[in-house]
Amino acid sequence: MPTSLTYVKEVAQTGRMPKALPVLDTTAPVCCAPVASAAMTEDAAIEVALRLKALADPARLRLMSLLLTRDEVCTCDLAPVLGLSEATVSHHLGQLRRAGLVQGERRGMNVWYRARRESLGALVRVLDPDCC
Amino acid sequence: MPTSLTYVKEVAQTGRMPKALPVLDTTAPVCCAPVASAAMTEDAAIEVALRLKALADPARLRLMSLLLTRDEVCTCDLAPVLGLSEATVSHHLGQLRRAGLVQGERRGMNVWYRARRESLGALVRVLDPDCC
DNA sequence: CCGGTTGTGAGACGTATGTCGAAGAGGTGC
DNA sequence: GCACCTCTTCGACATACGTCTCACAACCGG
Repeated sequence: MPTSLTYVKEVAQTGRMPKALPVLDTTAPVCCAPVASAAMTEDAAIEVALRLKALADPARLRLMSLLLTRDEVCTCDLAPVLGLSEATVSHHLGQLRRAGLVQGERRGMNVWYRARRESLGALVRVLDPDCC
Repeated sequence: MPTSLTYVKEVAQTGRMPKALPVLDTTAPVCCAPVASAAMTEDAAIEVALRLKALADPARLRLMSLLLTRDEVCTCDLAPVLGLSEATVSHHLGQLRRAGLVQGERRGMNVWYRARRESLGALVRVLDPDCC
């Protein structure tokens, strides 16, 4: 995952965090040692933080919850439930999609989203203090 | 947890999220139904999101990881490891402390921090898609 | 009491985030 | 082709966040 390295380098050079979300592929389930197993490296931390940021918002948590309980949901149904504009919901779904936590598929005029349980599961396993 | 309700009300009235972190006690381990068990309510989502936000930062993940692996660490040792100023590390530890994920105890001139595994465990259980 | 050390708080600064309305892209059906 | 519907992208705006420096609080050793 080369982009991660350039990000780390940028941090080292400027001494600051640049943009919050470095542009790197986070669609695959996170894969690194559990947080409690050993001191985390900088880029492992970034890998996990990117996915956590995607989840750390009430609207997105509710979206994930809806998708997890309902198997497949059309975007148009979500905005009313959350009380947000369609644009905002689309924005949140995009965040979740880029984090690999959901996937959407266009069928006709609608886009159907479903949760990627394995991605959420991988994230949870990394964070579990009792795992490994 | 009364503050949570006022927050929800404010959201309902203004139609917007106010400050990202409503002032409410998050030091106790999160306690709500698993995200996959049923559609999450607004304030359950806020409860979880507050704790996730506290975790969703590379520096804080590394701090948690260090504390989880080393049982007890003095603040002064952390800044060099993370390559951040002491003030910044203190800021991050404060975030984690307010989220109930760590606890600090002053002994002499130093403050010793330790991870609260049960809080992280509770958070992980809520998020686990395979739980319940 | 006073200098020295460690940790937190306050203020400032640049950037990211969440939200919306409006415009565009993708698709249907006539 | 054209009107229409659904979803995403764009631009703008207010606010939150991460970082620093500097100042203060807590504590020790004389």
